[in-house]
Amino acid sequence: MRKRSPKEAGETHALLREAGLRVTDPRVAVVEHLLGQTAPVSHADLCRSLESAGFDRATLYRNLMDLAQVGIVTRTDLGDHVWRFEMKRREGNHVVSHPHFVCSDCGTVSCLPDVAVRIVRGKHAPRSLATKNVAIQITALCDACA
Amino acid sequence: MRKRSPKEAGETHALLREAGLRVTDPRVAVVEHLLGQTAPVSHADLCRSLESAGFDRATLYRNLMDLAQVGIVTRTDLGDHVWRFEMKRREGNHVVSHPHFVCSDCGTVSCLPDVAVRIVRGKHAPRSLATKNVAIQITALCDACA
DNA sequence: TGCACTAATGAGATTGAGTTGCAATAAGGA
DNA sequence: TCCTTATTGCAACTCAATCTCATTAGTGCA
Ligand SMILES: [Mn+2]
Ligand SMILES: [Mn+2]
Ligand SMILES: [Zn+2]
Ligand SMILES: [Zn+2]
Repeated sequence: MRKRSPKEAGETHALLREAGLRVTDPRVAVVEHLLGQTAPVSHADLCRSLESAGFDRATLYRNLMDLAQVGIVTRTDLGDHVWRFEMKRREGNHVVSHPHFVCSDCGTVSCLPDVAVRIVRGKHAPRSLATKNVAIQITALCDACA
Repeated sequence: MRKRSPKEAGETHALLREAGLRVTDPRVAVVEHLLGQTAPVSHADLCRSLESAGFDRATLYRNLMDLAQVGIVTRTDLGDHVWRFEMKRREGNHVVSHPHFVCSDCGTVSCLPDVAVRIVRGKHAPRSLATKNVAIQITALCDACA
């Protein structure tokens, strides 16, 4: 695992405390790991990545759920029946989101931070689609499988 | 269950035979049920709907999988960790698809046949996003929960 | 700095949707 | 009508997700 700077450690500490969560070794490890990822990770992924630290899988599971509960991470199923977790990123004080992509053939998951989606609503579409609070999930063939 | 016309029965029969599947009571019931739905249904939904017919849940399960296998239905997870099945609809001889919607609060699932999605690709987006073979899944608040 | 309170942990047990094995049945072709 | 084998019904199994509970340890406060 990447060594973290004192500044980063302080930020993680503050993040957890502000959410009302205690600062424990497993919890810090989970947050720091998620911060280092560029795609959402599953509980199984996380257990594998932090294996050497010796945390219990139930502990990692509950930390993911707790972090999702307080809104620090998202918990989503990208269409392949696997729960995946990802840090919510902020710009200033509002959360920025991006579409997610899953290859319908090989199953590869990736974030699409540079893809914009314009939704053209029809008569019967939910009104909320006009807002920004919309999560987009795209399934298609990746370049390797196309 | 809705009574089916002789014509509809004949169409279901042909659909199955052309796919290389035998025409059995449970299988016909599954197809006819799916044809009558306006939103994708889960295996549990289907078992409940066809309860009075007394089919075994493994039989219904395998029929859903078989129908997905031969391309008569789709099998997708709309973001809530539930597999759902839906007839593929055709216009002429090509399949038409539509985005799907799940309310992030109440979990309601619905089809958005009248919503168009324009994907604006950035530098690192998969090339396949330029094609039509893309499944779109949207999560937001429904009108009732907003 | 020590104490009390309770959140969090670790190990194990439990749940249930999803899936499979197998013998009996029945659809479809000859 | 008979043969082949896809399909069914039922029970059993799998494994990720979830929970139980005794123990540990983070925090607020004296
Ligand atoms: Mn992402
Ligand atoms: Mn649909
Ligand atoms: Zn792929
Ligand atoms: Zn809703």
